[in-house]
Order: sequence, then structure tokens, then C-alpha cells
Amino acid sequence: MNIYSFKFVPLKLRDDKKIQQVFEAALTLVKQKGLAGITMSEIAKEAGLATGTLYIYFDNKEKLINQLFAACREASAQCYFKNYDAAAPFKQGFRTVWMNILRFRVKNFEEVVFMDQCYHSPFINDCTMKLTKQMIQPLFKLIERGKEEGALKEIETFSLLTFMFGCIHEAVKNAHYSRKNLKEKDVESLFAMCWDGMKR
Amino acid sequence: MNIYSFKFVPLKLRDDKKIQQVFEAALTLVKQKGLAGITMSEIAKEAGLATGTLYIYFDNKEKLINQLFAACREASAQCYFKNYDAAAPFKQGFRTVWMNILRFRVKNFEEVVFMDQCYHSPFINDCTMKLTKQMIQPLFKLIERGKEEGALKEIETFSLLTFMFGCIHEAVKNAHYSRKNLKEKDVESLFAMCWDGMKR
DNA sequence: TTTATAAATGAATATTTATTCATTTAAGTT
DNA sequence: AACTTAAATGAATAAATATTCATTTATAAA
Repeated sequence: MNIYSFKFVPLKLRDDKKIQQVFEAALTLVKQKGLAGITMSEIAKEAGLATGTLYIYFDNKEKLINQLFAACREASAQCYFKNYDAAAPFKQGFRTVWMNILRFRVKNFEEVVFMDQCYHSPFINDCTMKLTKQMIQPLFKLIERGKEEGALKEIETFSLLTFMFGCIHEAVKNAHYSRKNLKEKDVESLFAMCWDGMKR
Repeated sequence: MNIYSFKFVPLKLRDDKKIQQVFEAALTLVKQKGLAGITMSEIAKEAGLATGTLYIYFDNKEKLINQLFAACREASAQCYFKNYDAAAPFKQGFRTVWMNILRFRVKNFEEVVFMDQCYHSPFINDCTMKLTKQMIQPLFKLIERGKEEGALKEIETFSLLTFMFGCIHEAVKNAHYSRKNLKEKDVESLFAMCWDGMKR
């Protein structure tokens, strides 16, 4: 017990699990009705909280959405290089990363939808956007390695990356909307198409 | 002059150009601030009309957005087979269609953004969605022809189409956001990647 | 030129939604 | 057990937005 204890003693603590609850509620609703269709009171209800409680954890709606966006971006970037072995041949490493991205997007489809909607919304500010662009840096390096080793076509790195993301992105979206789960063989043929398109 | 003329004589006519003005205003604003950020009064202002005038042309906001969506879908589907020569070799026809899609998306980027946002919004109803799916039928046929002639990989048509759209889609988006116009050579290398990925 | 009619207007109203706040509840300290 | 403090609540308020409507304007026919 220190001399300050009489001044600041937090007696009932904020529950950080609630932030997660709110995030999940928001994602569920955005997937259902889009960013244009969600309200603070609905988010609170879906999260099992009173409307006022939201404002203990988030300054306002804009901040809530920006924070959720940042969290999604973090989670997404985190997955890219899981199990990546820099010592292995390029194609193998590329495949690992490719599969990581695909799996993340299948598993976290709500996040993907949410982030997609955010890019053209009044909620996401410039600072948030800039940070987002920085996070694909490691992927840039990967593609560049592929070109140096003669494995990939001599095309602008940005174009190659775009191509790779485009394939994955659209496949995950279409699979979801047509309610067909991506089977092992679908994933394999998609990877084959993507690789054949990019390889030298 | 017929016997009814004393009953229904339209003396000041509705101006169909206004509908186009409103559509353009809405697209401009959606690109700027997203579907979540537009209001009826802003649309009216951007279109140079009074708020009330909007309600002469559209029942309400939902209808306005649905009609705009339908118009965009129409325009988009219209372009696919321009200059397509069914008698020409497959690759040539495929290339024509591919370029049509790419060009349309570059030129009508606002429409693309708008439609993208609509898919997850409270505005677009099921009926509208169903119609949209029907409109890619001719593309289905094209891909099937490619497989029959041995030009394309023996993969589900839907997967091949998805792949093709994914490449185009993402390339147009990224080009736009990074403010790099797609140059002739970028388009060519993108087409090459897409074709190499799909060809047998 | 007059008249009839529908379009156009934008301020007023209705509705929805964000945010606040007085009150209650819960938890740690004494 | 009493006390203190912050979290939690949800009804009340503020703010934003959709929609209406009484009035004005424009047009074509007579």
C-alpha cells in the first residue's frame, strides 16, 4: 500500500472482455446489414450491454469503428507468415503464405467484409489508411525474392501482389455467397491458377 | 384531340434527365463517403435539386438506391460482349470480353464501388440480388466453350470465372487507390497472368 | 393572354439514431 | 458492515436525417 492509494483505487474494474464482445457484435451486424445499417443501440443489444455502456468503452461510433478496423487489420497481417520457412525453396514459402491468407479470409469472413466496407466509408481516417498500407511490406519482400530467384515473372511487384490478392479475395467471397465451402480440390486448383499466372 | 384530353393533359413534364443527374450525384457521393455516408439532402444538393424534388422521382431512399443498383448492373452486363466475334478463335474472343470488363471497370469506377458496397447493405433486396446473378450467364457459356475446345483448364466453370473476375477487380481497385493509371503494359501483363493461370 | 396542371421548392415535421446523465449495481478496502 | 468509487443501466435529450406539404414556378393548350 503506497501513499497514493487513498487517491486512486480502482474498485470496480473495466472488463476488457467486453471490448471483444462489442467487436464481435459489430462484425455480426455489419455482415448482416452492412456498415450503413448498424446503430449503436443495436450493437449494444447484440453484445448484451446497455447502450450507455458502449460509451464507457468507446468515445463514439467513429472511434469504435476505427478501433475495430485496426484490430482486424492487425489480426489479418499477423497470419501472413505463420509457419513460413525462409530457408525453404521459394515456391514452398509462397504456398505457405498464400494458404495462410486464404485460410484467414475463409475463417474470418466477417472481418473481411467489414474491412472492405470501411475502405469507402466516412469512418476510416487517413492515418488508419496509411498504417494499413505499411502492413503489406513483408509481402512485398516475399514477391521480390521470388523475382530475384527467377521463380516469378518480371512484372512490377505491386502488380504481382495485386494479382495474388485478387484471386484469393474473389474466391473467398464467391464461395461464401454461393454457399459452397471451398473444398481441398478447389483450393488446390485455385492455387495452381494463381501460381501458373505468376510463375516465370 | 380526343375525348379524354380535358381530363389528363400533362402540362409540365417530368424531366428524365434529372434521374441521370441524381444517379450521378449519388455515385459521386458514395465514392467520396461510402454508402453509409450519404443523405437524401446531400444527393439533392449535389444534383442541383431541392430535397423535395427527389421524392417526385423516387418513392424513398431505398428505392432510389435499388434503382441505381439496377441501372449500374445493366450497364455493366451490357459491355461484356461488345465486339465479340463468336467465329474467332477462343483466345481472341476471351481477350475481347476480358478487356471489355476491365475497361468498363476502369471507366466506371464509381459504379463498381457503389455496387460493391451494396452487396452488404440494408438497401438491396433479394429480388435485386437474384437478377444480378442471372446476368453472368453468357460469361458462363463463354468459359464452357473454352473448356470444350481444350483451351482452358478442366476446372469448375464457376471457379474459372471467379479467378478471372478476381484479377480484374483487384487490379482496377488497386490502380485507382494508388493513383497509378493502368498503362498498356500493365494491362498486358495482367492479361498474361490471368490467361496463363486459366489456360490448359 | 388566360388557364389548368404537374413539377419544383425548401421550410416544417416526423423519424431515427447518437449521445448524455441521473440513478443503480458491484467490488475492493477499511 | 460500512464506505468509496467506477462500471453499468436505460430513459431522456440532442442531433441528424428522411419525408411531407403548402406554396411557387413553368409549360402547353385553349
